[in-house]
Amino acid sequence: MKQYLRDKVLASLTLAGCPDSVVPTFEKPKIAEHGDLTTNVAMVASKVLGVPPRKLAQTIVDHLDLDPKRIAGVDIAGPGFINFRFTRDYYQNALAEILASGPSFGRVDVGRRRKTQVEFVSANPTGPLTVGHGRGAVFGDTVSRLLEWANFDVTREYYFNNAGRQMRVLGDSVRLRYLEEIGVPAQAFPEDYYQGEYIREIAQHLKAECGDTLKEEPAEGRFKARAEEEIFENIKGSLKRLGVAFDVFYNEHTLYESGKVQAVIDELKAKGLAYEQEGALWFKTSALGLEKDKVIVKSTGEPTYRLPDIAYHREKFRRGFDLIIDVLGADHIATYPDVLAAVKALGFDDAKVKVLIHQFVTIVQGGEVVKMSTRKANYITLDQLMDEVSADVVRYFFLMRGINSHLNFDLKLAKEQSEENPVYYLQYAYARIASIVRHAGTQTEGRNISRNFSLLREPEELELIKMLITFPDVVASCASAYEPHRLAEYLHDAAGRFHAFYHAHRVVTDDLELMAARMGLCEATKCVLGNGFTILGISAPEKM
RNA sequence: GCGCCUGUAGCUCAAUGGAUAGAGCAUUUGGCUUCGGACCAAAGGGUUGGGGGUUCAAGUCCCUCCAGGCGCACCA
Repeated sequence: MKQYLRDKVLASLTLAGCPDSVVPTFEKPKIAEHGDLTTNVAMVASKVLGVPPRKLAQTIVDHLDLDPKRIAGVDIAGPGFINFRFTRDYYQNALAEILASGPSFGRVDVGRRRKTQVEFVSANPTGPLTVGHGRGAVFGDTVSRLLEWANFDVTREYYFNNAGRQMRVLGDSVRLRYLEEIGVPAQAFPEDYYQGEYIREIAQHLKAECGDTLKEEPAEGRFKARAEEEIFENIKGSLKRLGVAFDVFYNEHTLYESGKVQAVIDELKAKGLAYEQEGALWFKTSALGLEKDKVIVKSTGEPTYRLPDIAYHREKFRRGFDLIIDVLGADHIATYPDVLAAVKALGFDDAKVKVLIHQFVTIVQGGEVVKMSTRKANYITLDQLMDEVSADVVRYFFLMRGINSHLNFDLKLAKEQSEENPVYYLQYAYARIASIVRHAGTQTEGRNISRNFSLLREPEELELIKMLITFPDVVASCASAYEPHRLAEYLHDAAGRFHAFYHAHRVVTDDLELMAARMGLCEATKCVLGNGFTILGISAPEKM
């Protein structure tokens, strides 16, 4: 419909003497009285043509040649908006299209099978996932689902590092707890070691299996290996519980083994973008418009995180991704400009990299803010959160908000609030329809009643249909903007329209033709809600 | 000190530069002998942190000030 109106308005603009540079855009007005689609083109073009907006709008409307079967009316309103109203026929026909498309209604081709990678979570295996990781996990996963519905070819990837100093400290943390468990006097547990209770549990598992035979075992042997194994299992378990699955787990270490890290060093040196000073190797970011140079290889010979990050992103390009999405927490905000500068310097198009940064989740417990730190173990884990409220609630809670907002989460209230949680509002609408369908089935058994959607002419019915048919547009715009929270809001509105319809009109009545038409409307609503739930990754209950 | 994010109803948050700034919770008032009341209908509640500017049009863009969060390592 947008395309149809665009063509018509464009033709009219040309007749009015408007240059091609002006392209009309259409949007759905917020207020229903303003029609079904509106364009501001008269206001945009008025300056170019030197004609007052309302007068230009009138000229455009006068030249329009519209199909009365689809367009019921055109108005000029406010400072010069042109508002279009669709015919009832148009809506009634659209309902049939929804039912015909069924589980694929809402699939749109924005992506054209573009090869896309979404990298998210990427936590190193040093401890359980926190609520903050949960936000990134839910967001990254849902963006992936959205992009798939918009016909992008998506790979979900988790990047991790199980080497280096942090893992040595992790292994030694387990070793010290183990020595405590078997009663061997050991040094005091250092403050900057991993304090979490899970360390002691891992130590206890080792004791149960090996007794005290690991007394002389080095930290980097069984202790580290076991810690990594158990923690990764725990992380994967949390993700699975949340409905998040990855296609690729990419180990940073392979970048070293395959010489790809060294290759980056060589290339940067060859381009004169790396130099040695005070025993360290520096990346000349100042030559690329950034503030100051950064160390990429320490004087000890160890690389900083920056270097493998660059090598990793270079790999992403070499693996053929056309769109590279990095989902990061706000604490990593400073890390990506260097990486982007580097991939650009290495000859890749940095515009293909889209960095999406989500702000922190602030946990409030009993009115006090809990500072999160894996090392100090005073965090709330994702599992603890999911023990309190269901995965559906967790997902929806994170998805309701834009990622730029710092959101507060009062754990104490989480459970009580979940009783009133908006996710139930959506699921209730779905379950209610399922119930109506069950009930209606008993009334229509053995009869063959045709559906005549022209019987749907009550305001609540038409409002609901209008809502439903915009679903593909919503998917397209949410995918393009990487903003799942707008889909959550849309589904909430759609559920609201359904509840309003339900209260105003009976579906199951003695008028079998009307009943058949309303059943069609119910099924179309169920279809849109169900498809939306699939994208958000929440369940679609037939009963609650 | 520098960079990024934020400041909208009592609380938690929405609002591709568009028309009358919207939801949920909380408060108040109505609505079930019929398809699920985890629902519906309605009311109150706002100088969009302050001040300038750009624009036909600013919560949205620019400048500045105030307040909060996160960063600013030869940690990741």
